[in-house]
Amino acid sequence: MKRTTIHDIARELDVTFSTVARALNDHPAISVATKAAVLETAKRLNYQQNKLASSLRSGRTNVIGIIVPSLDTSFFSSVVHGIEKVMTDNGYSILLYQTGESLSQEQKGIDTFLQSRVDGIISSVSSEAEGAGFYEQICKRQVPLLFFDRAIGQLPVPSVTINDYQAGFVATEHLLQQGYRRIVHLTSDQDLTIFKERFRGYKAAMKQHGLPVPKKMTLKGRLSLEFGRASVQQLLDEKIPFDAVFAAEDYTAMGALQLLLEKGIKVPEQVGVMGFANEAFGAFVTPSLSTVDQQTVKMGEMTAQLFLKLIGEKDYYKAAQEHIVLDPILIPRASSLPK
Amino acid sequence: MKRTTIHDIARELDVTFSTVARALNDHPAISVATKAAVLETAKRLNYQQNKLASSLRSGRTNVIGIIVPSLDTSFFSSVVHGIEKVMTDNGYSILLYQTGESLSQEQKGIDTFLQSRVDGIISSVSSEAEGAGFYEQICKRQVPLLFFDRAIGQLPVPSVTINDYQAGFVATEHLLQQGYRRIVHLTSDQDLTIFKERFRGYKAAMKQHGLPVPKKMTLKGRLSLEFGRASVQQLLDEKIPFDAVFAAEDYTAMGALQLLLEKGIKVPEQVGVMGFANEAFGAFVTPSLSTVDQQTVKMGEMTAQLFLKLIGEKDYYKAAQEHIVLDPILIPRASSLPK
DNA sequence: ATGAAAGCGCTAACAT
DNA sequence: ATGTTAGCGCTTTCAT
Repeated sequence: MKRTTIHDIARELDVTFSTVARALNDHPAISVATKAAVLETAKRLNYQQNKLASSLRSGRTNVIGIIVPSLDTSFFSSVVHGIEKVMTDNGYSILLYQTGESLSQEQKGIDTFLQSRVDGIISSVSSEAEGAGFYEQICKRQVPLLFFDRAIGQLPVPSVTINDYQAGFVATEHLLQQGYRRIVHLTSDQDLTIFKERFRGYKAAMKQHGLPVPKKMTLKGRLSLEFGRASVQQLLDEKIPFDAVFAAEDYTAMGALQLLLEKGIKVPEQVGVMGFANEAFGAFVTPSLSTVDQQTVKMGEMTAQLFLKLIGEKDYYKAAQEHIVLDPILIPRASSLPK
Repeated sequence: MKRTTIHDIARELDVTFSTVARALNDHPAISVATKAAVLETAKRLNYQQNKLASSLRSGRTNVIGIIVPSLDTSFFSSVVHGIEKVMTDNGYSILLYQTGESLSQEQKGIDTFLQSRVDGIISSVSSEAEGAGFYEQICKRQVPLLFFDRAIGQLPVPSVTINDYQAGFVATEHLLQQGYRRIVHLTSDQDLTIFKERFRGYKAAMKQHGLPVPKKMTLKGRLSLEFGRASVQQLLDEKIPFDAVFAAEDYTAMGALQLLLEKGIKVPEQVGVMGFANEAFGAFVTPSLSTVDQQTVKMGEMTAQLFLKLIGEKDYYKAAQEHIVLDPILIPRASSLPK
């Protein structure tokens, strides 16, 4: 079953295919009658434009590629949700690629996107240090690129992120306000700016209150429920005194919370707990988990909007570098409110 | 900056572009020396194949389209995660489209996919009744189609689903085993088979124990925390006696659980609670929430694998209709274990 | 082992 | 207002 083309429609109506093409593209110089006839025939023959042909010829695909570490994470799936909604409303299609935090996958995804001639790439990188090389390729080819959440700083690429420094700061400041003093920080062993910034915010808040941050008060690992549990266990084993835990991610905070309760330590009375990311479960657990909201859907929407705005300019890479930084929102809940 | 094409490579090496094309496609009749030279030059000139051109000519895009109601749901994002992983490993790219449960969006997504000449469409439909029309179009065009989770029964299309009837049955049976008798069911007002099947399973289990299912024991609404709370409130207001709540979705169960606890009703001692979907929070709340796991990632992987298998056959729609039905996994937790 | 040529289905510049 | 023409960058058949 051959597919209907503009030639088939042209034959039916005894006009040339270029008239049909113009009619379908609502060209001003085509008579109303012809347009109507073409539209009717197109519908009757179930015509569907071949975007491959039109993109090949025109040089525009109206497709953008999105690269994320994994969709199996509420953060990324939520941001992608936001991006997709806005981009679709503006006539774009979305090619999706997951890297699983693997550099070789990231390279493959970029190659695929480039070969598919996407009109742009929106990415949250796996590793800022090592990924710079192939993202530079994208810039060299003048393909519009935009980072969200995780950006490569040394590249002249616009980005939408949240202020992780401020997030770390306000989270810690909140704990300090509540009277906690010996605050432990649980963070990632991944070399990513987002975690370093949260850590920096934590240290700044501590310093501002004249409090020390001994090495033993910061534990690094693969963020997870297990890591949270293991960390608290370790602190207890080593008899390191602490009265609050600020984890760079909610599951880790949850693990810490679980172990504290299991050991009979009262939260928030004896130890306060603070997470990060505002996962759904935080509001439901007992005590409810204080956290920091990252405005995921909004981040996606802003990302798409910035992209659309920049792609509208004559030269994407000549336009002023824009870096949107969203404010984190502190969500104080029972786990850090002893009063 | 014009992009490198096979003509550029050909010119460099003083061969024709068809030799280059063959070399890049690893054609057997090309000498090893030529292949090596072509590959070297391609790399040196940063050649990236133009998939638009090759797809236009060959009739294959190696792209599949995925349609889901929304990515902002752990269920769908998790399934898409599974599909993407397998399809990418097999050389496919993924076009993603969210419908927001809107039929007009669904139609638009399908049109876009058809125009993009995807090699297949994998979909979880918004509305089984009303969507049949445009999905039939896909079949007529002989474009491979596969449903997951939500399928349109009257169409000759393969599918991967879970056994929702059995899921409803085992969930209810479990509650009955625990001694609960007056079991309320909270379900969706959406006209979807998945919910009707869970409901049917619930009724079958009740019947098997010789228990009645009065109309007042089944409440329908937009599944959500609020609906769960409102439902329990309503039951209490109307003084309808019940000793367990089985909700067709976890957030709804969570709402029910919250209100019960707020009213001083002991869970699981006085009332048992059972959810559906195994959302992350269920394991963390107090009491932990019993639920049914839908094997989301596995569903995605199976979906992709079935698709790959079927697309390998000569005639997709002539192949035996295959319907994979996954078993739900009962996850009993504290909210339904009174002993 | 390589070359020549046709054409996939469009867009767009240049006629008329 | 419509027709003519020339590609976009490949794949693929038929030659040599």
